[in-house]
Amino acid sequence: MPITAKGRATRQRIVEGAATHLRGGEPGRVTLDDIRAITGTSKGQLFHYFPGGKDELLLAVAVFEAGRVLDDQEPHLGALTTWAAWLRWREVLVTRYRAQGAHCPLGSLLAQAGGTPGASEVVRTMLAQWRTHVAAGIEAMQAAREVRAEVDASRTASAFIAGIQGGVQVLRSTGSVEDLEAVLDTLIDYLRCPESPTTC
Amino acid sequence: MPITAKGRATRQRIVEGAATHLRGGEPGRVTLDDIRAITGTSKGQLFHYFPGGKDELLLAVAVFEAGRVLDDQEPHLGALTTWAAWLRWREVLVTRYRAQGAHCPLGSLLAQAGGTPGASEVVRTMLAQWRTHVAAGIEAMQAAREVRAEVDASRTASAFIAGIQGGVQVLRSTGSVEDLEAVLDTLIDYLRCPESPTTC
DNA sequence: AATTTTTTGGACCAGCAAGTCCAGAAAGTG
DNA sequence: CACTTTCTGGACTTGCTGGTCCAAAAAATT
Repeated sequence: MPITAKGRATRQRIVEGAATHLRGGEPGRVTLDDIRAITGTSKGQLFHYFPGGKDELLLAVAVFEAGRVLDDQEPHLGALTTWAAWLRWREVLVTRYRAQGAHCPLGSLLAQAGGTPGASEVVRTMLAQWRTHVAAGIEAMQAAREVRAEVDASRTASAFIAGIQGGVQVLRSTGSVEDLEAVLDTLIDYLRCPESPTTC
Repeated sequence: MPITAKGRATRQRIVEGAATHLRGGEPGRVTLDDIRAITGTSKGQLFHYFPGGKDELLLAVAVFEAGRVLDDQEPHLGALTTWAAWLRWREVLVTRYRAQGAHCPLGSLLAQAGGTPGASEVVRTMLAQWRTHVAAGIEAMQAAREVRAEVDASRTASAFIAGIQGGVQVLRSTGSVEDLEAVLDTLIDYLRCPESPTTC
């Protein structure tokens, strides 16, 4: 059962249209009819390309969005080797979420597809990749003697990921990027601190 | 139109029952029928006490839960005056969320009532109170010369709040409290750092 | 051109969940 | 004890939404 080029294009159109809609709209409820209207398709097509129904469709959107999040930062994430690069990365994140406003693409996804088994799996792997990149950046800075060696790169990377997630979530409630900025700046400051904390 | 004691009790029962259910169940969809069954009430009562329907009911639950979150930590939050107190607070948070598992009470609420105008308002005020408490703790430590004076208490408090939120959200996806622990430890370490970071 | 396969459109169905309504029980009040 | 008001139960309505089905259009294949 080969899929023609036209078919592939339609499928793509559905995924991207649904993603855009999910990103911009009320996270609460997105109906198949919405998606149908936006993407200019019919019920038949929706179920033709996603026999698993809504769950399968949302999962595909989640995969698509997860890729987008990482791709967006890839240029910066891959080269966190100087303080300037870290600050640039910080700026990109803040700017992006400021523009995007109160809607974390994955947050919306997780809100609706959180129940399905695959969705959280997607989020999990994305977070893991993200953390790996940040950890590599910290290690690079340690190799350059810009960050003290006692810092646990992996754990601190986890802190960054959690901080970003939380900052974005606060943004969703308050509409302000202040918290995101605060947590990023604080963590970067932590890396820059020349001495280890006194043990208690 | 006075409300009798019995009426007040029923209303309370509805809110608490709904809260418990929301905390434990699938965050996705909670129906009025679920709530009705759990609290042993009827449709008539639900709409008698919450004329605004589901939205009003969920809002009441959100207020209730927000209060619970703060009350739970009040003993610790109110006295962050020694490192030992900070570590105890950290422990309480981690333990609580570990036990509670993958369900942030407010996360679930926000997922369903996120659209309604009042819900995010509730979350916003709760986060603000929370931040105020943490900021007061940081200032107390600064007064005791345990934290260097250059630290911006308010901003760092924001970082804590964002970090906790993010840690919990990661917990919801991955089921692991590691990230929450990492971000709390890192931020506490930051406070303990005896020297300011080198300016770039 | 004939035929097979994929793609598309939309009518239709079934179930569920929010919300309405009203009658009767319980509880205050004079 | 009469009377008013609040409280409770549950049947019923209404609208929406995911999902099914099938026939026709469009491609691909021979």
